[in-house]
Amino acid sequence: MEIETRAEAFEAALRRAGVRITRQRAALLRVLAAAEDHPDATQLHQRAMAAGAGVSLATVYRTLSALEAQGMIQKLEFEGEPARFEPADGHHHDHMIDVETGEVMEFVNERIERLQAEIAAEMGYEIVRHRLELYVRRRR
Amino acid sequence: MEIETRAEAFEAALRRAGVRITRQRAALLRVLAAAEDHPDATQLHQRAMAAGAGVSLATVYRTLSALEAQGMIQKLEFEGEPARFEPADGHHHDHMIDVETGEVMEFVNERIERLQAEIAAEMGYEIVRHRLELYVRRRR
DNA sequence: TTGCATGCAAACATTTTGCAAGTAG
DNA sequence: CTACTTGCAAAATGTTTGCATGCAA
Repeated sequence: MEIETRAEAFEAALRRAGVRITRQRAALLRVLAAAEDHPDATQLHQRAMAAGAGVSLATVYRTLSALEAQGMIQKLEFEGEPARFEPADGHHHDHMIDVETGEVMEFVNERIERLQAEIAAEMGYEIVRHRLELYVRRRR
Repeated sequence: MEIETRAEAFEAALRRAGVRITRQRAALLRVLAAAEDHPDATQLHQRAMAAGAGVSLATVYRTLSALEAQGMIQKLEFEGEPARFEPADGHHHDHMIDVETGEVMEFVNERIERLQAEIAAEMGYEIVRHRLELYVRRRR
């Protein structure tokens, strides 16, 4: 049993799901797996191209949809920008966006999660998914 | 001192801000003030037209931008739909969306607000604005 | 070999904008 | 009067799709 890169894990998961691994998809998986930030479709396309993989933007979008459907990546839709994507690392988290620098940070808060569930429950609902974004500014 | 309708309050506020009250804007203010739901630009346009006011969709968008800039309305961007708008009633609230019916409900939770501020503060930030949406399903 | 995947360009949906004509103040 | 608004149509943006061709399994 060897160390598996995140890109390889992605591939294996896709194969298991019966999705074909094409040259383009493999390239995108590598780019996605390497992403430390939260790139949008155009950036992913550029990175794949820069890495020498010929991929069309249409395929980038189609691949992102497929990966999202498999639950392997998460689509983020922040205010006033194209959708961004991040590899789903399993544990849920929310986002904080520095409105001055555009930097995106992640955070988890169990109490907020619980409160949300309580609020929904009080009104007779259960949460399917939720979205919490804090648009912030560094304190002087 | 008389009872002032919400549309009239809107007009007065706009006038104070030095914004001209055109026939089109007055019509949109009335439509917005009367909205119990959370209509999008097209719906507002249709309602204004139905009310006999000739307004172009471009003007609807321009007016909505102006009203948002004045802080008189709030733009809501839920997942997978055009932006919706609601009159700003002064007190902040978040939204719960029934994924089955599309119904939008409002809620306020002081503890969640406080927790958000704490999280930001812990990381050295202060909150500029935030967005919290619960996508929910009715419990059987 | 065969059906899923791709590239391209065109279509799409929403929103924004340039410009000439209209109008509120 | 005159600067701000409008309507229209065109453009911009981000994303999706139809179709002929390509390729993974």
